[in-house]
Amino acid sequence: MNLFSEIRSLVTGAVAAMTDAGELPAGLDTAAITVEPPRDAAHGDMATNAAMVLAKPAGMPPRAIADLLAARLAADPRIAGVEAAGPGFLNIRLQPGVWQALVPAVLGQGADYGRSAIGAGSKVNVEFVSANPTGPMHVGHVRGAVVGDALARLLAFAGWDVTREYYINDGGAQVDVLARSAYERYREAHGLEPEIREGLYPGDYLIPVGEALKETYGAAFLDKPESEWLITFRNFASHRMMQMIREDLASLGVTMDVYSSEKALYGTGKIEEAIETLRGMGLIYEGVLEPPKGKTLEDWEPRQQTLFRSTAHGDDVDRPVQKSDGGWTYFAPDIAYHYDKVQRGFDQLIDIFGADHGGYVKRMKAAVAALSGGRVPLDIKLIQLVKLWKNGEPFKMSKRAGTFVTLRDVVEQVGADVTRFVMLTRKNDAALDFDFDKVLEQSKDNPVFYVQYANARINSVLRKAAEAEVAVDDATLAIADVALLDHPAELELIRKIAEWPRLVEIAAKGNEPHRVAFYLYELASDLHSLWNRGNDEPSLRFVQADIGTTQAKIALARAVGVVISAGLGILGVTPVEEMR
RNA sequence: GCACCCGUAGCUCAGCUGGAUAGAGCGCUGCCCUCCGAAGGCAGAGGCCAGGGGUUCGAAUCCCUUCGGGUGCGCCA
Repeated sequence: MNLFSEIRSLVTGAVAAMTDAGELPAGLDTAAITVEPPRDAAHGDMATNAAMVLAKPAGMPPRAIADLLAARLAADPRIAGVEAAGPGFLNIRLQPGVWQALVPAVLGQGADYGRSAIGAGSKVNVEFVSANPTGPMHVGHVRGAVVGDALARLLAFAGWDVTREYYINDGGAQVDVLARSAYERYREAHGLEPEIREGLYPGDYLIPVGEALKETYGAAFLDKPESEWLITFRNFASHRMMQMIREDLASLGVTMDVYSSEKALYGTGKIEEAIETLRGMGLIYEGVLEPPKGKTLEDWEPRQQTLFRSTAHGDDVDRPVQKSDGGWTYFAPDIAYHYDKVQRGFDQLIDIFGADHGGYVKRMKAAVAALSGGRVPLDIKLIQLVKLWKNGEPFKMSKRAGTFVTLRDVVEQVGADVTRFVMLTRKNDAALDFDFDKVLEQSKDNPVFYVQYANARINSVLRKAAEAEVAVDDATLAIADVALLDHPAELELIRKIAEWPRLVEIAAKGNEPHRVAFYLYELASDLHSLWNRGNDEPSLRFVQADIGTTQAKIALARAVGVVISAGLGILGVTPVEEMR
């Protein structure tokens, strides 16, 4: 039920009929034809660029095509009027009944209204968070977690087969640091003085890990050389950290489908296989990199390394995959991991990275392009910083000062719903201000509140009607006489509802969940506007003396509520029934 | 030095992948509560879309370039 795509079909159908009738040459490409809501309401309900798009390939002036097309469109019973305007736009007005019929259609589809099939069941993997398993999640991770999860929900709603995945960076040196840090806490649990040297993780969250180690291994590793306990402690501690991270994510409402381990790639031949595959393509070679110009690197010396020819796929320089000691660089397991995702049959990969990893994008895309033979697109979303504010002042985080804000802190202070919504009020590549006070403010400039308030008002009016003994269940509302919804303000609200399926498709195609949040704000605004017009024009109030009229108006309100719930669902936010 | 992201109203930001006279919130000015929730709504002022070229029927959007801000740049992930 997407009115815009329905009318677009009408337009392309009319173009085909014109071709058959010899009014247009055969073989025209209609892909670029759009049907959109016009920016200016004076331009009707919908506008199409068909005549302008076809003018050049058809070798005809746009206005000539527009006039012919207008005549054909006007014959459709859904169309109230068509006129050519501007450089060749066709402005289309629909019969009010077409708009009104949308209300029962929305109520009939309920939560499925707006669901799309454009994903066509295509398999997409969304990798996000992927924080090192060395400590609790902090605010820096929250935005990536929310954006990734909302994107996954959005894509699923638009017809993709979505897998949410977390890549555990448990293969590098930082998990050894974790193990040594945990060892000190283990000693502490035995009553010894811990030596938290520079470079170890000082956080209190390792104290219970130390105690758990004592419980499990007793005193067996006290005063033993590192070589005897490192692997054991590393596994134990990183496992515990991942448990904590899963709980953190769960408190935000985020659940992963797959956790992949970097460590698990070692020793299985996976890395070797990926590199050999690239070598078979002639993309691996031994060479020496030039030092970066304009940047002074002390102790730079030319070094023979094993390099990936990423420049063959758009990168700026080739990248090393092996260290001079023969070990893999961090890039090598990442290549293997993405190769694994390709081999698991995904049609599309999405990575959510912090903006500080921007320099990594080209090489990763190059690797995926090479290993998938160009078949699997990789989209990398960079998440910009979140700036924290408190009491109108920037809130600076410091590990040492103990003002380190964890995901838990945020969720406990403002709640998961508010956190999630606010994190989606900017596009991913723009920095975002998060003010602990403002996000809880109950006012119009707080979009979370504003949208929830709209939903609460809808529920309020439903309760009101029910108290007046008016049946307002969806089945009854769906057969209300919607022809009574003939006021321009009501039709305008319906038009906004009609945009929802279109918005879902646009947002999903661009991997841009923030669009949903902005749309919801606009929809809420339109509802508030209509609501308040009831102050001056009593005939616009939702509850009327006449039951039939009341049901028609409440059907409209309810349809808005359906869309708000669906939209909030994509954001992972629970709609509220009532403001307190 | 190179690469990527960003530059839109006084401030914070949208702008439907190239469409018509560029939008919203805050702030400012003026209105609206015997009225379903005023925790709101309506109206007004405010713009060289950083600057300059180009592509075409048409550019905030695509390309080139300059300026300004951020991020990153070989054995750390």
